Formats: sequence, C-alpha cells, structure tokens
Amino acid sequence: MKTKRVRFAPSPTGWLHVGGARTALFNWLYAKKKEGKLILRIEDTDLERSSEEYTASIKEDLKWLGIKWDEYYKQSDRLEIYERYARKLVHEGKAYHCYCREDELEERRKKAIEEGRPPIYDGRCRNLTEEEKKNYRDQGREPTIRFKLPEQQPHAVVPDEIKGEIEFESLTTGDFVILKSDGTPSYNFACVLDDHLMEISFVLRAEDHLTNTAKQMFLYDALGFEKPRFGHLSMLLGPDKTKLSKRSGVTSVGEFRKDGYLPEAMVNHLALLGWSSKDEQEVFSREELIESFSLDNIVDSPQVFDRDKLDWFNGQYIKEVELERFVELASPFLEKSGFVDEASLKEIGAEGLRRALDLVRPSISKLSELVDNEDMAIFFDGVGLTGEAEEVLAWEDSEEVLRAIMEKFSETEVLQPEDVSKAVRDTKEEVDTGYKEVYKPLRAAVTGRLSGPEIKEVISILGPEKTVARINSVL
RNA sequence: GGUCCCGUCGUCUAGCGGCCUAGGAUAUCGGGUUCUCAUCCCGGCGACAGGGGUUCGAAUCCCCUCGGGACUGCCA
Repeated sequence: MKTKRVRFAPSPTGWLHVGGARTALFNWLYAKKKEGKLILRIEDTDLERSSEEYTASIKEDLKWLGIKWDEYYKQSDRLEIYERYARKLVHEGKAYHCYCREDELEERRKKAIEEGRPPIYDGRCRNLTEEEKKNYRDQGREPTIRFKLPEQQPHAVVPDEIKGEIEFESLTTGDFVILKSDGTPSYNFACVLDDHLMEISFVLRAEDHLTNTAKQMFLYDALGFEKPRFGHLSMLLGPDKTKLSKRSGVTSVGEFRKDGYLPEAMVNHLALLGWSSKDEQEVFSREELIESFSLDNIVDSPQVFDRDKLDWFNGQYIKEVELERFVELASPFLEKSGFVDEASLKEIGAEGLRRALDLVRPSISKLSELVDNEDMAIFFDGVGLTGEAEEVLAWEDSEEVLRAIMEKFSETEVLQPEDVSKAVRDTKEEVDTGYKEVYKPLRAAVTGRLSGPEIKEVISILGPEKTVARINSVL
C-alpha cells in the first residue's frame, strides 16, 4: 500500500490559533495512525500579509504541541512552478489573461449586488482580440490569469469522506484568478498544484474550504491530475458561536502556552473537539490518541472551544506530570512572583521547593496561577496575618497551645510530617483540648491564614527553625 | 441575496429504528473525606430546535419551517 501523505498548510498571516492547531493535530494523528507522512506547507503567496515572524511562530507552536512534520515547503520558494502551470493552461486555452483592474472589478461587484445579481466575474476578458490586449498593455495594466470554467456550469461534486458526497448546484464564482498580477498564484491554484506535486493522498482541512474544494475539482480536471481524497472538519467556534478570530478572546496557541497550559492538555482537549473515542475515555496520552484515532468518529457539527474543559484537562496533567518536569515548568512562573527571589529560593532549597510545588499543584489548573499564589507564598517570608487568623490566635487556649507545640519543635533539627502530627497529638493531650484548637492556631501562626495545604507538610518543609520563629513572632 | 454545511444537557459528546423513563465528561449545585482550602469520592439539576410524515415502534429515516455557521476577493 502506498504511503499516506497529508499536509497542514497554514498561511503565515497571524499566529497559530486553536482552530488551525486542531486541523494540524488531526492531520498528524491521521499520519501517525496510518504510518504516513505529514507535510508542513507554508502558504505565503500573499506577499503583503505574510511574514517570517509568523512562519517562525507557527513552527514553534507546532513543535510545542508535539506535532512534528516530515517535510517542509514554502510556497514563496515555488513561484516559478505555479507560473509555469498557469502559462501552460493559457496555452491550452484553459485559462486567459484578464486585464480588469481591481477597482473596476469592485465597482461591478457592488453594482451586481445592488441589482440583485450574483457578484460573479462576467468573463469579459475571455475573448479579447490581440488589439484589445495590446491596448490594455499599453495602458500599463498588469494582467491576472483567470481559469476558464466550463461554459455550461456543471455542478461540482465533492466526495467528502467525513460529511459524505456534497453536491453543488452551482459554483458561486465565475472564472477565478489563478495567477495574480504580481505573478503569485492564488490560493486555489497553488493548493491544487502543491497537493498534486507533493503527492498528498488525503486533504483534511476545515470546512471553510468546502467551496474552495468544489472549485478545485475543475482545476484537477483541467490539469489532468488525479484527485486526492478529501475530508472537511467542522469549524471551531468561539463562545459567541462565530468563527474563531483574533477578536473572539485569546485563541492563539502561543497565548495558552504563556498562560501555563501544558501541551498534552491542549492536544487532549483539541483532539476531543470534533472527535471522540468509541468508549467514554476522556484523558488520552498521545499514543492512545494515535491508537484510537479514526475518521469514522469525527463529528459533523461545529464545536465551541470551551476554556473550562481545557482548564480541567490541564489540571489533570498538572497533577500527573512527573514532579521534575513540573518544577521545570513552574519555575518561570515562580520567578515572576513578588515573593520569590534568589535569596528566598536558596533558603527553601531545591528539595524544599520540589516538595512545596508538589503540595500546591492540586490547587491550580494552569501554571500562571503560580504567580503570586497564596499557597506558595507561605513558604517564603513576609506573610501577614489575616483577620480570621488573628481571631483564632485570640482564642483562649491558643497561646498555651502554641507555646507547648513550639517547645516540641525546638527540640529537633528535622521535622517529618508525622513528627508534626505527633506533636499536635501530644499538645492536645497536654493542654486538654481538641484537635481544632491545636491545628487552627498552629496554621494561623505559621501561615498567617486559615486555609492552605496540609499544615504538617508545610511545617515539615519549612523546618523547625523557621516554624518556631514564626510562632514566636505572633506570641 | 446566492451556494453549501450543521442542529442531543450551558459546553464537548454517546446514540447510527426497539437495549433511551436518552449514557458519559465538563461547568454548576449539594453531601462525604480534611484542622482548613484544593484534590478525591458520592449525589442532584440539566438536552433530542419545531411541525409534519414513514413505521407496530423514531433522537435515529424522509419533507418543510426555524435557528446557527461558512463561503461568495488579484486573502488563505
């Protein structure tokens, strides 16, 4: 069986957003599942809007997601190819030069809409005489090349493997431009040529290309190319149910990365947007996704990108990742906090930081929550007392409790969590009071607050010296 | 306006004629665990867009209506 080849073909006119990322992911999953190849093709034929910066950031984001491509192309490197094929079509009488200027076209389009006619190119340059052409050229007009659609517009049929065969009663276009006046190809033309030349076997792209695919059918026929298979993914929508755009909130992959989402969470969430496994599994490793991925389970209807679910996934991964990696992921965010500096980091020590982060991670759903995180702050100095904490410290037995337990802590160099539990137990006996009456003042004194991670762990990490100092400071 | 796609809990989805008084996840609410918060566990609320058919039987098939979306460029 021939190697399956799919592609992801973004245009570098903006950052990679979640919709594009999902398309890339599905292509990647398909390639992996079929042991095929993924081709990354940068569609930068719009010289005005494309930029190197975006190209670089798209590649970076894909790498971050773990989507690796096997081959890489840039359409701006291939301009001669498109031009050559365009000329070939002109020679064969399947395309022609059009000398209409953009403003003229725009004018006619507007008029057509006003008059209730479809805004379709009227084909007026189809049969220009040599003299007319010369006239236009003398006027300094740079022609475009338009593709000649069959006279009697046959209806296009797109054999979509996700939605089923789609029939178009009519194309909503006239002869369309395949080579722009600046010599660059238009999207549909470059796309068809490249998909063929790069031997793409399956074109899996988003649904906003459906009408493009219909147009492309004619191009394949005119060029004498065999058609690949096609599949159209439903759209990813913003919360307002319209197409994702820069306007519909933060949707660029890079932003999510900066906000402290893990790539595996992003991948997991994206994979479940428009696809589902046969069973009711939700959390998938990459390998599991590849294993269970199938075109059959792809959904037709569009889906809203839901931040809440992503947060949940991210929380799951934050709890599960190896501690070493979590520490690494966390450090840039910690560095941004007000309470961490080199000195305080040294004081808590690498092991202390590890334990503190491990203790705090169930409470966050994204790494950015680590910045100025209250649960994290308690491991560093400069924690003030909340009003509630002061109230607890004012309890009748509080002072006695604290003095008693402080004494126990003073006697050791190291405090294991179970040592703290024992000290609490003994103190409770001594003072003849309840657990709450010991735990609460202890927490209040040590952390300045009434809520937070397990206090015996906190004290264990802090160590006896600091703990005692803190208790002392409130007495 | 035209063409095309889509329509199950707020959101992601299971369902492909009887297993559905519609299942799961998330969100939300309540309970439990805990010194507390988070986690975790248990439970509740919550949907077949509407109307016609077809059929013994429809969320599932057909038609219409309504609703949402995309495209309609010398952008991709």
